[in-house]
Amino acid sequence: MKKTDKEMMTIGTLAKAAGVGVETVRFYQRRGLLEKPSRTSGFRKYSESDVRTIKFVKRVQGLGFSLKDVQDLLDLALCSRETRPFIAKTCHEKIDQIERKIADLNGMVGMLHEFSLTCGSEASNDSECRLLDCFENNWECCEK
Amino acid sequence: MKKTDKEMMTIGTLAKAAGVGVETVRFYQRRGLLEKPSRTSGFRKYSESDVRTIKFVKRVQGLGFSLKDVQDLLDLALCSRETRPFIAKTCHEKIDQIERKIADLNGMVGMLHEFSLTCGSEASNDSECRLLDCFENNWECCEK
DNA sequence: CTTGACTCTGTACCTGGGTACGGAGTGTAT
DNA sequence: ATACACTCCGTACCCAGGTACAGAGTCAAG
Repeated sequence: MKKTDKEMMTIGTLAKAAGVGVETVRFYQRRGLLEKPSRTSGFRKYSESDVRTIKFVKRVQGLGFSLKDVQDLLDLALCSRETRPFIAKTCHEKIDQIERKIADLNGMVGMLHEFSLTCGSEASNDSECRLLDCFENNWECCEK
Repeated sequence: MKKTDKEMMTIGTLAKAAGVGVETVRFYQRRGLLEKPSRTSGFRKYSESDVRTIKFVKRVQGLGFSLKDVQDLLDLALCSRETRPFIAKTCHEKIDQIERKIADLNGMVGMLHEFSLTCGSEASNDSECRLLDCFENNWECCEK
């Protein structure tokens, strides 16, 4: 059930398609983010799905997750009857984690809005609404 | 207009209050995240506001921002009549940046939800709803 | 006025996430 | 069959963000 060779690409082609360097691909393989590719005569052979994997890694990483976190997510894809309970658990943990982050980021946006309305307007004086004097109470800034 | 000495603390006390190591405080000073403290006889003297600054740094950093980003935010606090236009600009840039991030994170949560509903249920078979086969179109997973 | 905990500066080291390099093998176009 | 681009592996290096000494000075309690 393997792909035909014409659908396979070499490491350089993969790297270009995914927008990373060749060395990064090899690095991801060492880290186990990319499974060991088949080889013809010593050269690694990749398919489209490897492009998607790398793009996924880069995107999730860009959201502030570590390669370890990304690996957890990739492992979720190994879905089978036995691993399901574990997967469901991991999945919900990740969701909670992300939702906390979103809430925090929303708080930050709110604070920045407040800040730009007060400090950013001529109505304010210099000592008013300092970013730091108010962030602790869940970003509730400038005491409304 | 300085704080009285009794309100000041030494570097170890500050570190403990902020939940970081002493070396980290000195590191933040080198990086300019913490302004140079006053000294009595060679020892750094800190106030409560330094505790807040460090907690702020740690919190924002925990949301996936670099120390450079944090510094940008801290610089916003230097609000004065001349810097206001620049500050407003930076502020709105940061807001945009964060809102894009939030949107992306929301997409991810959606995908994970979908994923746990399909793969996580008995109704699915093993090849269905692979995390990677669908994230590209703005996390629109499992083609509904 | 000594002892023990704390601080000083400077430099060296660590982890995560890559990036670059050297020297050798391969694949293909002419 | 030779040139040139590409690949192999291993190792070394890079930057960010700390963390850990070493050797000297300081403060405060007893």
